[in-house]
Amino acid sequence: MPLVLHNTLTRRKEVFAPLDARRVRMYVCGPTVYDLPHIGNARPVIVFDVLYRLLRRLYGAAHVCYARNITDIDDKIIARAKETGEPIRDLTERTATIFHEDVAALGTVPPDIEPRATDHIPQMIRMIETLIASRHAYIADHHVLFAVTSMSDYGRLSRRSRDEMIAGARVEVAPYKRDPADFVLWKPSAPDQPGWDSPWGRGRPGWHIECSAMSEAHLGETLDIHGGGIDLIFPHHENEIAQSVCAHGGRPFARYWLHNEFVVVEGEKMSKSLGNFLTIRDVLAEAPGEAARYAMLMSHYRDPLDWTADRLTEARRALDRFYLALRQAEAPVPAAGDAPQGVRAALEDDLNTPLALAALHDALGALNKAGNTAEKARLKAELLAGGALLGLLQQDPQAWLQGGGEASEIDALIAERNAARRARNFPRADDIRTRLAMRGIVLEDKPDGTTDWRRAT
RNA sequence: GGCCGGAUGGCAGAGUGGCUAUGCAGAGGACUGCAAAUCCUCGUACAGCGGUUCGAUUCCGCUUCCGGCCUCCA
Repeated sequence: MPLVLHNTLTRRKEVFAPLDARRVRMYVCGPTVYDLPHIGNARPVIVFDVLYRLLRRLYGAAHVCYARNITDIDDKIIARAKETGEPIRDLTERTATIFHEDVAALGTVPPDIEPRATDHIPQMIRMIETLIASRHAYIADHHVLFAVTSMSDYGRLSRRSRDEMIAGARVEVAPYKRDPADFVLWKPSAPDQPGWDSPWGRGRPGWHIECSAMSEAHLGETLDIHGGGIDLIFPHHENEIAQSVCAHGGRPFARYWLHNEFVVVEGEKMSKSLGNFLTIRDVLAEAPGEAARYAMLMSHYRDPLDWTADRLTEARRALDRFYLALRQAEAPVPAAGDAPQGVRAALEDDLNTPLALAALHDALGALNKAGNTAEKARLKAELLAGGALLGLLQQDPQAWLQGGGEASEIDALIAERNAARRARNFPRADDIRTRLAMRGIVLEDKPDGTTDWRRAT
């Protein structure tokens, strides 16, 4: 089965064929580091992590190059630093570190490259110079602006005509723009703002140019896949296309555009004013990162997702079941199994993760029903390989089921209870079990007389 | 106002022009000292109204409702 992906450019599923199967190139818009990453930020990180895992499986890990940028110069960053008094560099470094910790907890593989905007100012300046030279950009009032009318099919990705953009605009148009739809490539910096010397004076880049320059620097002129949240289609991705295509003599920028839908929380859009702004840290305080990841994968990436407490609990329960089966199947694991066919087929059909999870449940049922140890070993390996493709089930089952801590005390109580059971003192045995249950510990007596335990969910 | 999405059983969530996933919750059974876990069985759902069709939840149109973008935003 070929890999099929939904391309925003055509609004259709298309068979994916990379330009060069020995170097599959994917670029995803990463965070602007000025605040704690929220659950909405987690969605593209997880979704494109699954795609990255799948591409590596299909083309070989050495033949996929995934870049996810960090925007560490931006007006929001400047504003935040000014507000709190924290130096900009401290703010961006601190926030980037938190981002890395959070997404690692969500079980994501780090991208091959994580370019930072401030490390690519010369490339941005060069690209802007090229655009000016080819008359796609102009200088006005110390700004450099992209001339939207210089590009005939501007608006193709978002399917918006220039007239529509202007008609819908709710912000005042800066007087120095030749056309209301023109956007900034470079803007001047006040003395108290960060800035770099450029042919147009001391200033800083506009947001859109960063991604164009960084993707060119690391992945070349034409990408296979460009991903991001659906809200970035316009204007960010539209403008990236304009910059890159015009700077590259009309050659295409990205061949497949993938966009994930939004996350709402308990049925409402996240916003600071509503007080339902849910950070990844908030979620990690409630449940393990793997549960959050599972909860995210329960919906298809192109469908809106309602993040609720129930969803997180359901994800946890589902993982309990998987890890229970994995703990029970102590059979030795063969070196490497292949993911269940159903899991692969689902993912290859435009990353249908809910269907892939259903296929993983099928594999779970098969493992639970398996008779002999050889079959158990094979099915366990298959289940683990399927989990690996989704970034799930990779931890030690005991670690998942028992969490950290106090095992020795629980073991002592279990030993006491089993002694009571052997003596057929069931009231005493049940009393111990009840006391453990009140502490959130669930016991499971095995046929051989020993007892396993886990945390209740 | 313009442009996009979406509406599936108690909940979550796939999918399909006729054979109606999967998980959770619920009911019954097997197993167990009793449980837990596991296994077996059970629910016949696709917003409404038209149309196309031998047949539509699936295709088309309209209506209603929900959400997003058009401004920083994943």
